[in-house]
Amino acid sequence: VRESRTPGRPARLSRDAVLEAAEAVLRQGGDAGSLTIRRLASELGTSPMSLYRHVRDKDELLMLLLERAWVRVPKPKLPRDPRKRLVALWLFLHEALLANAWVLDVLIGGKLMAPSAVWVMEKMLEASIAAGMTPDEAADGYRICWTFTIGDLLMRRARARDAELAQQPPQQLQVVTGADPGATPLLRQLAPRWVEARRRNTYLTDLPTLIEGLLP
Amino acid sequence: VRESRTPGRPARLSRDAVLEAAEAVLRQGGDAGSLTIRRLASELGTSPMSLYRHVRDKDELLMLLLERAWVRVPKPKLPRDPRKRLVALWLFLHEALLANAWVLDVLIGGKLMAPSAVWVMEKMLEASIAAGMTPDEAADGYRICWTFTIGDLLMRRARARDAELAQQPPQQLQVVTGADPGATPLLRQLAPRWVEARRRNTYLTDLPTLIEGLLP
DNA sequence: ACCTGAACACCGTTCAAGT
DNA sequence: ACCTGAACACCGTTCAAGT
Repeated sequence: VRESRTPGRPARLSRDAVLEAAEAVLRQGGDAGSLTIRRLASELGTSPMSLYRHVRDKDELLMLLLERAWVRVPKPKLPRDPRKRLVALWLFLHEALLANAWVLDVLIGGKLMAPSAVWVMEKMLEASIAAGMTPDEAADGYRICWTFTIGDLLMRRARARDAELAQQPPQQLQVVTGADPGATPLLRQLAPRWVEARRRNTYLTDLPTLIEGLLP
Repeated sequence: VRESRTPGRPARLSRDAVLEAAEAVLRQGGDAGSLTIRRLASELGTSPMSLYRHVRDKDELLMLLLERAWVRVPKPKLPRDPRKRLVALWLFLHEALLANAWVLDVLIGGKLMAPSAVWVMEKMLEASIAAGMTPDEAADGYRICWTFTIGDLLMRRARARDAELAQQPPQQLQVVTGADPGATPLLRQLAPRWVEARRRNTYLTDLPTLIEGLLP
């Protein structure tokens, strides 16, 4: 898929044009499922196959989009205190991923990260060590937080879907509150807290709790 | 989708037969993507549409399968010490989910849990409180661990796919090791640990670390 | 060199008809 | 009552052909 520019026919499409159109689709569509090769082609007024001249396949398209989305995210101002800095970095990353919800689908599909995301990793490791962790602890801590963050995004979307297509109380809560009360007193006692947690961005409190526990 | 049994034609199919065939497909297929209505029908020697008499749609099919899979998992022997018990419960749950890899797809799709999974929740909350947490802390801790567990399963599968279709060093590592060494010294320093972590079941060490940090 | 149409091998699901 | 075939509205992608 080389971009050769030699006589023949003037190129109507370009890789950039394809990517921009894809971004437009994603902006209105929401999740990555709404971006299909065929939809994109029709948006561009061409045949599906013309896209394959500018992009190897759908996987590559998504990877390129991930990269572009990430580059556009403005880097945040960071606090001096290393503990606060570490928390701030994770909240920043979480918010960036949340703003581009479709990214989760790319991550799920096996593309684990964008090349330009390395600086956040580096800064997180640096802050962890400055806060008193050994390098190995920092590496483990990073993995734990990243895993937690991905999990949070996943649960969040699952909940959003659940709420979307069902007016009735969501399935998860039905299970919790519908359980045999004698057998599960704690579940029953904590049901209100579960309900409340669904309305809140729990990441904002959970991530600090998590990090507090990991730091010495 | 009521199972009425009145004269007419003898039923060749039953809900149970459908579910059993689906389980057979999943046992050999791996992830939930391999279970399609059409595939299942051909395995049963019928038309795709005949399944819809026994199951509302594919979502309901997956939910029923999730329930059945969970019921079959044998309950583990649990240690007396509450801290150890809490860890054991999570390792148990993680392993059960790992053994039925396709379950992740159901969870991703928005079905957040099976009704019969409540007893594990209850036991976890109980162990958390016995280990010194307040009920509210126990609820938050449960959420954090569950989110982490889901994230772990997701990352695990993403890595498996990455390794499967590419002999070359996986994309994630390429990114980490290929980064500008001057800009990211810590990343570079910790690269070996990343490589090593990919070969290990990191959940076995990460989850205890996580819980240790959450407990008072 | 660049674009296209037809086709392949799939999906889940609806609808009207067959036995 | 139970099952089916044809059809609808989709996918990503290959292949041979058109300009």
